[in-house]
Amino acid sequence: MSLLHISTPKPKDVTQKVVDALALAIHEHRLAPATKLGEDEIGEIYNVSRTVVRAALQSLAHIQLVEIQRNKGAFVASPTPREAREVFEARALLEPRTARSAASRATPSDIEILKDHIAKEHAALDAGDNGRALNLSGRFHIEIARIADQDTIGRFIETLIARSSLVIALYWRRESALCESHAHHALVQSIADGDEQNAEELMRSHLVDLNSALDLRDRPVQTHNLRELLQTNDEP
Amino acid sequence: MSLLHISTPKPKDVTQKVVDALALAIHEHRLAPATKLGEDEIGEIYNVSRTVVRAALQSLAHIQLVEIQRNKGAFVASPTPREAREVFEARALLEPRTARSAASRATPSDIEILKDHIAKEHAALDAGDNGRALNLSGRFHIEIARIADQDTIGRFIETLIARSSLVIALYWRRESALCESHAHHALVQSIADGDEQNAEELMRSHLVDLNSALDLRDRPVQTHNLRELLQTNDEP
DNA sequence: ATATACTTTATTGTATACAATATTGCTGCA
DNA sequence: TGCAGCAATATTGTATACAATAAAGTATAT
Repeated sequence: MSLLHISTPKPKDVTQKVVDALALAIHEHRLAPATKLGEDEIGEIYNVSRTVVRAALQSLAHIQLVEIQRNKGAFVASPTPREAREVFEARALLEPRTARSAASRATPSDIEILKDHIAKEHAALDAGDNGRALNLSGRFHIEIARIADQDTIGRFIETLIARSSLVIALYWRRESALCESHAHHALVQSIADGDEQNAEELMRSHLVDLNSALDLRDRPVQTHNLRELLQTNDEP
Repeated sequence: MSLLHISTPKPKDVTQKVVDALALAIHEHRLAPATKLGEDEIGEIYNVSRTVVRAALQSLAHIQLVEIQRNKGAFVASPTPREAREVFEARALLEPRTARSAASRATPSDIEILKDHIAKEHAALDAGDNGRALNLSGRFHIEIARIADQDTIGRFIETLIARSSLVIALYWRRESALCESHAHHALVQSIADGDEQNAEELMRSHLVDLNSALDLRDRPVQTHNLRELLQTNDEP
């Protein structure tokens, strides 16, 4: 038996591919909140059966990127203002600590990766590809969690950042256009310096900034939700 | 059309029933870590098709109560000492804040519910039903998150408590037999008093106590994992 | 003309059938 | 006896078929 197999040609996990594709589309705001995700439709797009589409949708539902209504189907999630607030509250609770931990553990190669992220984010912004920039910005935060080497909390942060993308799609305030590459740069610097206190504080204020760029006042609900909202929603 | 239908006889969600049944069995330590969960087997037990069993298992995999290995099947999760430590670190990060919030919001009926939980827990302990007692103890914590009215963080806590059950199954130190109803009682008191500071502090120390009752030294891995551990696990 | 009941269509929920992979047992040979 | 390779079996991954439910459309009666 050869122990020296260099690469596996096909580790194919079809479901995961569909999950990734859909998640990316949502993150990049190509799929708007409340968009219906029909099983047959998606199956045709990716040439897979409904079985795997359903598995993918359930996966996305678990991280609350989509909402599944029984006998109705799956829709891109549409966080309420309350949910939006909760998402950022949770981030404010988890991420500063994570940034601190990252500052205490980051290796030079980690710093490279972070700087690389920022560079790509800049490039995307310059190219006018806001969707990609937003996605990269989120992945920057996930990368910090990875560096912090806390898998459990890292997973939570991943889901929060995923949902943040939806929150931004719904509640981002036009006026506050300027993005966050500035804050990210300073954050990387403090992590590179191993300045735990500063990293934690910068992350905290960064999240406050992000939060204050949202307008969480109520807004009209999406079309297909109207029906549910207009009839009493008691579940006996 | 009658608007006065009193009750829906069958809102049946079969998958969720299987999820709940399996989760309960794991929580109550009837299913030990690393137990193989064959799809046909479970399907026969609950008289459902593999389709719904698979959905249920994937659901449980998402909250890391089971681990799914491709082409191998699903197994009750078996947290490593590292994962165990992370679970309690995350709880220490989230739950004190949640207890504080609960103290600021709890209504008299909330307090009743908490006291009820403690009573049931006591009863289960007296009856020698440790599994049920453990489950109730976990639900006590979940109840506090519910009172805190933070759904997002509450979900995180739910998954952490679920995994805690596995951690306890694997790493609980026999010597430290005395359980936690004492701590829970004091906690309820501070929440009832609206003493936020005290609630937060009691929760913190309660979690420290729990953590110190674990023995997180390495232990031999379960049989069916041996194969994976003895061969290099690189995934190209 | 509108509303209501019924019919038709589309979509999801579940079960089953088939394909791919892993595991197990056997046979033969050293 | 012990190991290698092949055959048989079992289990999971995926696709399809059927059932149940919801949505949409149509006709009829008031």
